[in-house]
Amino acid sequence: MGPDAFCGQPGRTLSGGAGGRTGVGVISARQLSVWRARKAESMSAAETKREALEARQTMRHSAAHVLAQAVRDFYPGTKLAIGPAIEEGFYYDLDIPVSIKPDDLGAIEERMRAIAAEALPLRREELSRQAALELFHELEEPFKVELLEDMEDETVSIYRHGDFADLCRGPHVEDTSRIGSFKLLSIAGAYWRGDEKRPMLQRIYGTSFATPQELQDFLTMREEAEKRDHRRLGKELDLFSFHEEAGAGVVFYHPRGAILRGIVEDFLKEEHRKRGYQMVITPHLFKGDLWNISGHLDYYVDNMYTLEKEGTQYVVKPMNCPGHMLIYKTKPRSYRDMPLKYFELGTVYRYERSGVLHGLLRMRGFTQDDAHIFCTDEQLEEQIIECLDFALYSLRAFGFEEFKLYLSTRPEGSVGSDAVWERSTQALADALQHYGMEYEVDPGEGVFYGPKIDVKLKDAIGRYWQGPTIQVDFNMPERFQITYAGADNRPHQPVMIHRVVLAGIERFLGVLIEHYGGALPVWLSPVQVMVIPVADRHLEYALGLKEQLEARGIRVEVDDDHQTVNLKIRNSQLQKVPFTLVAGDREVEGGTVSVRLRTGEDVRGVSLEEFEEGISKLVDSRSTGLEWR
RNA sequence: GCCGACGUAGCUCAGCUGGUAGAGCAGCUCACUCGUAAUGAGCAGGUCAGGAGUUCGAGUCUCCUCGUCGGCUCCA
Repeated sequence: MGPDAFCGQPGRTLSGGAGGRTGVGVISARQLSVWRARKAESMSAAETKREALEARQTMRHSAAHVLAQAVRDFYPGTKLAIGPAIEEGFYYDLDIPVSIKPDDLGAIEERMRAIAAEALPLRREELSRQAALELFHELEEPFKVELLEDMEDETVSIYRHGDFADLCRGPHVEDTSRIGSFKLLSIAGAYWRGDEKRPMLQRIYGTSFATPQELQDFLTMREEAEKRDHRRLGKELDLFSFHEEAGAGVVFYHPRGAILRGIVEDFLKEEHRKRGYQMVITPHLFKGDLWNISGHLDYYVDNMYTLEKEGTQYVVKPMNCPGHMLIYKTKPRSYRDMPLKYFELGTVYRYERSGVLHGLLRMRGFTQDDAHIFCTDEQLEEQIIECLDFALYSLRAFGFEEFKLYLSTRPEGSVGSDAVWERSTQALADALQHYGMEYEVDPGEGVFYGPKIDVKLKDAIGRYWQGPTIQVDFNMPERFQITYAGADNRPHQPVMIHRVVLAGIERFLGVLIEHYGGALPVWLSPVQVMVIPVADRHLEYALGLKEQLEARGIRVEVDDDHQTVNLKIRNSQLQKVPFTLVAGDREVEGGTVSVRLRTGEDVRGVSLEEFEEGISKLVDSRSTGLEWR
């Protein structure tokens, strides 16, 4: 955690997607004093970069002050809440008498430029908390007063420039001209102190960089991210669609999307089988009682789809575990059966509040690659390690290379005894230790029935997405009273691990699409080869190529439109088909193909055998590249 | 759910202060049979998300519902 935010409230990144959030920490007074002390010392080269980052944060934080002043100049009566620097810029939360529109940002920006041009010095003042209270009371800044009331420090600091004063720890730039090349980006609502029961404020997001070039690069980067948006690509590549008539949060896979999903599912089935999992299938709808036993009803009724028939409550399954429990209980189990691993591609439905839905990344209906491992206490750690290994192996197979691991501990209001929580958390920590990867602890972020390990994966443009999760659960075996016969011929209670590998298939596909910007690796491409006959007389040859390639398991289409070669090539490229084969007189004559890659590169006069071998190798190795030769 | 914006042809979008809809691409038809990112011409295509209201008159104004987007909150 670094000095990312200064005004005493946690910041959030300007996220590149719902799953892309990274919490940005709050700096404590203690950390700040360390920071100040260190500033005085001579710095190692390694710290120079960090120092530059801090300078940027300072600049952005000052920009936030200037923003607040600009807004207040336009809308007198605006109350200040908080305005920290965040990973990608800054924001200020304001209570503005009118609601501002995106079109107003330009004018506010102009006003900020005017303030910057004045180069007003930012002056730090230290005063007693009491004096500050009086000051902000007088300034009619209720949010600042509330912040002060909750502070414990005897002395606090304020920063002034011109007639603007803000409660703030700082540090700041020397004067308002030093807030860099900035741009206001968006307006959003934000609850005061992140509490949905408190007033909704207006948050203005902006960003700022030391040079105009850096700002431009940032904006270009945002456009790039927009081009990768899986919702846009899903439409353009004809993979899936959403329908107002069907309701929000559920997806319809088109033929090409279904091929992609099928490939992912085949991968999962095969890998689970290899690792000793047994596939099971459970119904989508069953009695509510089961959810009482599992405890889910208590915690998640509001998020479950329930219905009633003949006086009985039914629930559309939001989880797969109770179903697997029932299967476990169908016969006596022995320690010799352990670990027992049930795997299901289980489609679940959870009611999510309308505002949180986001393409494939946050849905109401989705399919998990869910498994439940029943094992003995002794087997727990090795099973967790195996899960971690499986998860990372799979993500790597799909081309992800960097991960972050998190260990989430006991949350408020959870079930089970301290001893059990202690034991499960320790098992996860030990496994992580043993696996030898660094991880962070997320205090209180565990599930109600147990602690968990979360894996986040980094995509091609540096964003992190929520991926696999591994949860230890001593609680559900207890609630369902499942046992196995030990070597001592006495009943024992198994431990249960809930885990997903790619997690939600839909979400994973969304991440995959964004990671590759739609240009999927050959093995995942719904159409791997597009054959383009130059003229009608080449159609027969083209169909022959298709047949031969299909015999090798390659997915091929022939573009027989009566169109120019150029147009058909263009279409194939836009569809991001990895290989386009153009077939004309020369190819027919020599029995060859000419291969064009979606990168634009092309090679002519290749024998079909050579191409077949090349592409097969790429598929078999799950290569992310197109080096077929 | 909350704050704000938005919803016009399959797609991307235009349509000023209200006067019963327009382009490009896609589609269809015809001609062209073409060599590595758009051949040309013609045709067809919309109850302006849905509903209610104001008005002589609503794509344009008001309200409700559905959906989408940016955030907040939430995510077993």
